[in-house]
Amino acid sequence: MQALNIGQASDASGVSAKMIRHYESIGLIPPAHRTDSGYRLYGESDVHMLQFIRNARDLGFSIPQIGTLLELWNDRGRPSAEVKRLACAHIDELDEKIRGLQAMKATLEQLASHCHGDHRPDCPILSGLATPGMGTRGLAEHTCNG
Amino acid sequence: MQALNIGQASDASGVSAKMIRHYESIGLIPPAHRTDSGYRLYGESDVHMLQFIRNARDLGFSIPQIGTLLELWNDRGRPSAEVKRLACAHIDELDEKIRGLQAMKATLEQLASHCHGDHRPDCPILSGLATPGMGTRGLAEHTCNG
DNA sequence: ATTTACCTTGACATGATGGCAAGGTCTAGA
DNA sequence: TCTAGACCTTGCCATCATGTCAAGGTAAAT
Repeated sequence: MQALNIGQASDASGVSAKMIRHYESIGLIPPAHRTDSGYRLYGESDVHMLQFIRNARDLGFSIPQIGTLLELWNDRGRPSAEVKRLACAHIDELDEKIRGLQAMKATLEQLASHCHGDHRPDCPILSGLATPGMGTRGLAEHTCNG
Repeated sequence: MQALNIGQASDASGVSAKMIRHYESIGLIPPAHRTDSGYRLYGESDVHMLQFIRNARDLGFSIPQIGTLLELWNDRGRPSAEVKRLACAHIDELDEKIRGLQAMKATLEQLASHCHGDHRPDCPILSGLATPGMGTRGLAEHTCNG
């Protein structure tokens, strides 16, 4: 029951077979054991590690960051502060991305709020896009959805 | 004064020379006129178009979307509603990305909030990452920054 | 004439992932 | 035992927007 091939490990972990091979090739995970015929074999702890990776990816960690997390995970004596620092740094990264997207959205909403959006060709959105430097400005209510 | 080479057009528009060539190669912009020796030449309206593209990129529009916007921009008779629809659809896309990132952030904050973050090795963040399915859940106050 | 700054094309890299192709393997059924 | 189908292997190409680097041609200033 505990020797899975790559497809089964993929199903069990939620990481595609393709990506499992990829992670192995870039050294994120150690080379899998093989059958005589070359098939990769995975045990319980391997699947556990793949789930870990899957979760970290879902939370937006990059591969290098996950590499560090895996090291920490495998290092039973590490101080938890180190992990927390990494997590908090990532939270800050996420926050920065969020703010960037929110700024984009706000600018676009401002443009949209000035566009009557009917059959007439006059359109402040296009005019705004044609205005030099209109990519990092603006704030207003919009008129798309509630 | 109105025939710029690619470097000048780049400076004037804020689009790198590399990307100007790229946009030409993928057909986003028409092929530039050339000097006898093969240098690309750009006029005022070309620079204007490049600025338009630059703004749209800054607002997170994809190249195909920008292609559509350029068509609309060049179509003096189009109804503004069409532009507005595109813009609003993009706002929705941005919103979805924002929500995704916020969900990641919330989960991570929850994990971090349970981690004492000191010298001890016990760490709920790593335990959480090792938990199957912990990539799309969670909500709590965090302990990183105010 | 030489230097310097710019242009040309083309190839390769990123990061994470998908797809395809050609070939080997395992398993179940006839 | 043979075979079909599902699965595995490796390896290459594609995405998306952008950067870098290289080899070579050109323009302008010294």
